[in-house]
Amino acid sequence: MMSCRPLILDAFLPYRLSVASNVVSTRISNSYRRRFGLKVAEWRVLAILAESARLTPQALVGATRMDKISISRAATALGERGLIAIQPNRDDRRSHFLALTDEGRALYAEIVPAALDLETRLLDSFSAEECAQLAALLRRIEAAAESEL
Amino acid sequence: MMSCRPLILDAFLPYRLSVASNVVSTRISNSYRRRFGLKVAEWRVLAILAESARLTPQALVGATRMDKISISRAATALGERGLIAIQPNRDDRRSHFLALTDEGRALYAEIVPAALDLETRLLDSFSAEECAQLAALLRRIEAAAESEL
DNA sequence: CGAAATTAGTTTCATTTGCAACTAAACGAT
DNA sequence: ATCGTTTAGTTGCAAATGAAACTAATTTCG
Repeated sequence: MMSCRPLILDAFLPYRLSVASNVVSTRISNSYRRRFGLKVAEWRVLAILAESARLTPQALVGATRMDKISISRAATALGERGLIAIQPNRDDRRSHFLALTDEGRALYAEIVPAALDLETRLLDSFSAEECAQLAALLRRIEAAAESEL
Repeated sequence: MMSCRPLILDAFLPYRLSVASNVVSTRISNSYRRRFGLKVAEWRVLAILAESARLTPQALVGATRMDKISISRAATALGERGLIAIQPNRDDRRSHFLALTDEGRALYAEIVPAALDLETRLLDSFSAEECAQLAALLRRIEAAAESEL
């Protein structure tokens, strides 16, 4: 026993993935918070709502991979800042729709260039092909981690 | 304005990275906790100590990219379970050495196959080349995120 | 129909995390 | 040596997170 393959933490994929993600998301979250007063969860909800006219919290859960508690809290925060508005849902009164206000749309428009710029700087040294590769590999890892028991 | 490039959250690299990392690390952390009663931070400290006879908390910070508070707490938890022992550091009495006990070593030996197995299952559909590519791309992202302001 | 089970969303509470203050030892300059 | 500064590590407190309980509306099915 124990003379299987050695485990080098530094070369262990889950570790590498976690470290890379932490470094990136710390940087991003500082930037969003400092410049726009948003947490990452709030930014995500904003971004998804900007893509789709209006959505229920439930639909946001599906679109963002965040849990419903985080969605609820992010929506509350965005609502208090007047960035999103709540519309009643006549088909199911347990629920409601969330949609960007003009203000929310304006803030979003302000953030997009900054976000894209940040992504560009992160991927500075990457060719278009490498970017595509990375995205594809990440999606596969994600799928694998989700599917296996 | 605003007609720069559209931003699709789903294709935004920081988002993809974060989602992939969260899915993987949730799975792993459940598995470690359930099977061995360890949190990820504790597992990392255990793994690094298994690679290097003994280390100061300071050295662990360098080796794991965790901050000193997390190291301190992980070490306390491992110490209470008798998995690591504290040795005085005569050269600098503010500090001390941490080293695995026999028990710690035994637990580590038990975890390694499980960890490697998990990594293997995660990378099941990846060729050796793709694995290497992914690791390399992650390291580059990490470096880029660290270096830029 | 109407009681039981399900689903949407929020709230409460316990745990986890992260920053800032703290203690103690070492360094460095006079 | 002695005083100010820096460094190692821990702790205390406040904010963030997550699980489970809760409310309210909806569906299911006897």
